[in-house]
Amino acid sequence: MKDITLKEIASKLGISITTVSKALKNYPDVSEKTKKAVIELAQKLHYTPNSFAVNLRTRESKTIGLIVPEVVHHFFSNVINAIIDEAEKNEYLVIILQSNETLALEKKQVELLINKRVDGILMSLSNESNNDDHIRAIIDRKIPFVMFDKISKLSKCSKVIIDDQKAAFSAVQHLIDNGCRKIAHIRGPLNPQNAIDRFIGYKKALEKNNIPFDSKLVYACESVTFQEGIDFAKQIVDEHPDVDGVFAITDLVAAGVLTYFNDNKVKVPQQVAVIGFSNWFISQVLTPKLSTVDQPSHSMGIEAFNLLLEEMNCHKVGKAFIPRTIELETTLITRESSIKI
Amino acid sequence: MKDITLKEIASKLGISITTVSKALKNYPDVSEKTKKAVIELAQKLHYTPNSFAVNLRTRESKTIGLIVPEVVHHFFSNVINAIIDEAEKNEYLVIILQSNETLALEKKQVELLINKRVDGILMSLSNESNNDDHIRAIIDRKIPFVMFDKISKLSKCSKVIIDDQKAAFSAVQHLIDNGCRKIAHIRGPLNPQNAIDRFIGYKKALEKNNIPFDSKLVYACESVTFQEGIDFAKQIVDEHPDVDGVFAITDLVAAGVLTYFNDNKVKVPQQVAVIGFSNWFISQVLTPKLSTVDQPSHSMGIEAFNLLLEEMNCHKVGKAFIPRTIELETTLITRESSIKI
DNA sequence: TTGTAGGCGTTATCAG
DNA sequence: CTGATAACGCCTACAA
Repeated sequence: MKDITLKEIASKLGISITTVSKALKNYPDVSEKTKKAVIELAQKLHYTPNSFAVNLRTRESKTIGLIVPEVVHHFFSNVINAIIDEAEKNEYLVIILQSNETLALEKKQVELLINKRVDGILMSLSNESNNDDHIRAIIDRKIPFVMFDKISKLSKCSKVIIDDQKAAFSAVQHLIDNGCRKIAHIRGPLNPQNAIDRFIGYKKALEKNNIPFDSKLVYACESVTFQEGIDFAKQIVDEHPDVDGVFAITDLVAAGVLTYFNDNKVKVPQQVAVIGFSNWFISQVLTPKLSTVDQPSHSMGIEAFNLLLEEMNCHKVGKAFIPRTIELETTLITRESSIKI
Repeated sequence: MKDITLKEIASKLGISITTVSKALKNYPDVSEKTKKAVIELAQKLHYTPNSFAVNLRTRESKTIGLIVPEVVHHFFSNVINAIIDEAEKNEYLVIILQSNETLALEKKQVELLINKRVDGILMSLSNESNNDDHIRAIIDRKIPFVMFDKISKLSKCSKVIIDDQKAAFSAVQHLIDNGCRKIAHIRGPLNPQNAIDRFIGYKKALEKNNIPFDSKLVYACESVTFQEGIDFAKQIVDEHPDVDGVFAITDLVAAGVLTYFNDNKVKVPQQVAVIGFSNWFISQVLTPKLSTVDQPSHSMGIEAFNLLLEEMNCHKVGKAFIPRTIELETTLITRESSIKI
């Protein structure tokens, strides 16, 4: 079953390609009769315009690219979910790629998307990335572009973020309010902005409460995994048996911490209170249920897509677009793992 | 910064478009000198072929479509992960869509992908779908097509599956081996093949062990959610306090069951043993750790893509392709939630 | 060794 | 109201 083209419809009806095209696009200057005949035949033959040809002429593909560090990740899969649905509502399709947290892959993927000539790009940076040349390449080429969650402050593009400092501050303040005085922080890698900001939030909360900062109580993940949570929990217990609170960069790591504590009879929250970040699904099924900070993944996806859409629409008509940054609210969620009293 | 075309390079060098094209494709019949000049200028200008034009000529887009019921789902996100990576290795990009378990959306999305003229389609059916006309449309149009996990037996296409009956049988047999005699089953919806097969596996295991089947012990999920696990656990306890084992269609539901049991002092596994299905990440962090059946999501994605690739390659050269079904092995994983002895 | 011509399928312009 | 023509950018058979 070969593809139907305008040409075929035209020849079957003995009219010109032009007229067929106009009839299908409901141009006013086609007789009702012709229009009807064309539409009927087109339906009968299941005609659909060849998108390759349409792309070539219109110079747009109604497709966007999305690069995330990982797909198997509660937060990102929720963002993806929102983006796909929002894009579909607006008649865009989404090509998804994952950088696996490496700069090399991310660069390659940006190139793939640029060469593919997607209409726009959404992206959350890998742990190794900053305002590197692949990012600047997107911006220089004026390809509509929005970063979300893991962003680089220096890039001149739209962004959708949360206030990581404030959110981390509230998490640590909560531990302090529950009597913690010696709080360890399992932070993310040194490069990503959000790991830096959460760390700063942690420090600020200590400072505000006159608790001396001790760099020995800060442990840095390399890959932010469950296993690292387990390993650092052990280190914390071994090196600082008097730690009474742990703030982990994300719930997955906190889950590792809880697992180690449970398996080794460290009482949570009585002996050590634990709080995570992001409000992953697992946080509510852990024992004890994990306190955390809710990060609005779904609205982040929606906002990011809509910012991109706005920019794509400007781009199409050659209008200038001024990048914006949208900051979304987070919510402290207190559960069993941190309530000592 | 507008796009560079062959035409521009040609005019800057004062030669023909054809020669530029040939030079870039390293044709033998271009002088070394010209070739060098062309390649240098192309690099300097960051020339990349316009993929819209290439698509139109070659009639392929190096893009495939992937439809899953849900993206926020441990099993599917693992499959997606594998497919994206495998596709990228083979220079294909992946457009992802989610049916949200509805037939209507799935139909629309199939249409979108067909109109987009993707080179192939990978799909896991929604709970409402069978060998419906949208599926037949794909096959009739000879679009390379592979179904995985949630398939329809009647469709004439390649498939990648597990033996759900056998896997479910082994899970229930395991419960029986651990002393369970009154085993409830929280099954999936009535339509999907895998829910049916797991149910059959459950029945067969009972039969094999001379345990009478009681339809009142079977509860059917509508949407296969965590909350349904909680709700059915309550029902089970209320209606059949002597149930001593529960086999849930998937770990997410089993997590709900454990949560309800934990919150209501039902001892697992002593009073009721619980086993799930799929080996989600959560299964290892639940308390007690959840027994389950490992379903090879990653290799399922890889196999599915490679089957599709094979079919796409045949399709390209007009060679016939005979659909195949690949069945992957599952593994029983026993953890705390089911070991009574 | 280089270039001309035609076509992939669609759409916009302009003339009839 | 209809249609011829050109163009989007690339590729390839064929001619020079």
